[in-house]
Amino acid sequence: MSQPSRKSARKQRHRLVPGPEHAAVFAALGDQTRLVLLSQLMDGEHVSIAGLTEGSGLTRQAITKHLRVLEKSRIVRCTRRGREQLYSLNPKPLMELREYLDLVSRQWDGALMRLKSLVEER
Amino acid sequence: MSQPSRKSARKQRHRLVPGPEHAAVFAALGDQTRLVLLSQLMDGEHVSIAGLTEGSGLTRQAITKHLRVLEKSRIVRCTRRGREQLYSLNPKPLMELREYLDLVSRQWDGALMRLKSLVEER
DNA sequence: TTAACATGCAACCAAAAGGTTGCTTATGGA
DNA sequence: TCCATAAGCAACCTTTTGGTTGCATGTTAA
Repeated sequence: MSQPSRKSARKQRHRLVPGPEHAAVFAALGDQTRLVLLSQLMDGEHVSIAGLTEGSGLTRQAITKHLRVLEKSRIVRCTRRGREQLYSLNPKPLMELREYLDLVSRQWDGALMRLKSLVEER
Repeated sequence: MSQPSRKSARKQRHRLVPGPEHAAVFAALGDQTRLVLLSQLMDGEHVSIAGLTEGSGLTRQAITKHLRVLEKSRIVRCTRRGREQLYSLNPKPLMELREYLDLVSRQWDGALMRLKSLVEER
């Protein structure tokens, strides 16, 4: 009864929709400098731009741009205190990303059973 | 005894080193088109380039380029069968990525306790 | 009030990314 | 054998990205 043609079946099944927001967050994390910034923020609570620039070997403006990228995908927030701009982390987006990866993994648990023959590692 | 100067303390503590490979994988996932490709591969086992191109609205060559990006960061593998090139997923890199995000989360569980006052969501 | 500090803004630049077109090569099937 | 199909390669184009320099602005602290 109404069996979909084999050709389009692949596209039909409960596909997990990635969504551009996911891509945006991934992209924001897809840069070594920004990952380092995150790791700095991770144990630094609220840090100023100048503070983040310090050991980077880059210009303050470069760091600023990177921070803006992180800010645009909500990974990072900032509040102003006096003359300085303090940045801190926002867990939400990365949490969601991890959820996405979990979904992928789950999807794979199934797929991997099916493959198995060719997988052979690496 | 030997208390490190407050200034450098932030950089000292067990910082989780991101590493360029992480950035590379994140970057590879930082594109809507490629995420869609992945989702296609997720339920399609082994799919040819032409097959992946089909509903994309892009050129075969564009898709090829994207696949090469995914291939370079090991997210995807391909084997040749006759005249077609069959692509399939490689779970490893994404697994590692999830581990990384888990690390981050754990790191945060600590950091969040410390923040708490400003967090207020969003 | 003034000098030093923390940022913001804009212009500019080189390299990388995302796509396209056109042409060649290799395979499989009728 | 010959044609249609699957893919590779190269050149080219436009936009984005990662970075810089120079100058203007707001804040502190002396």
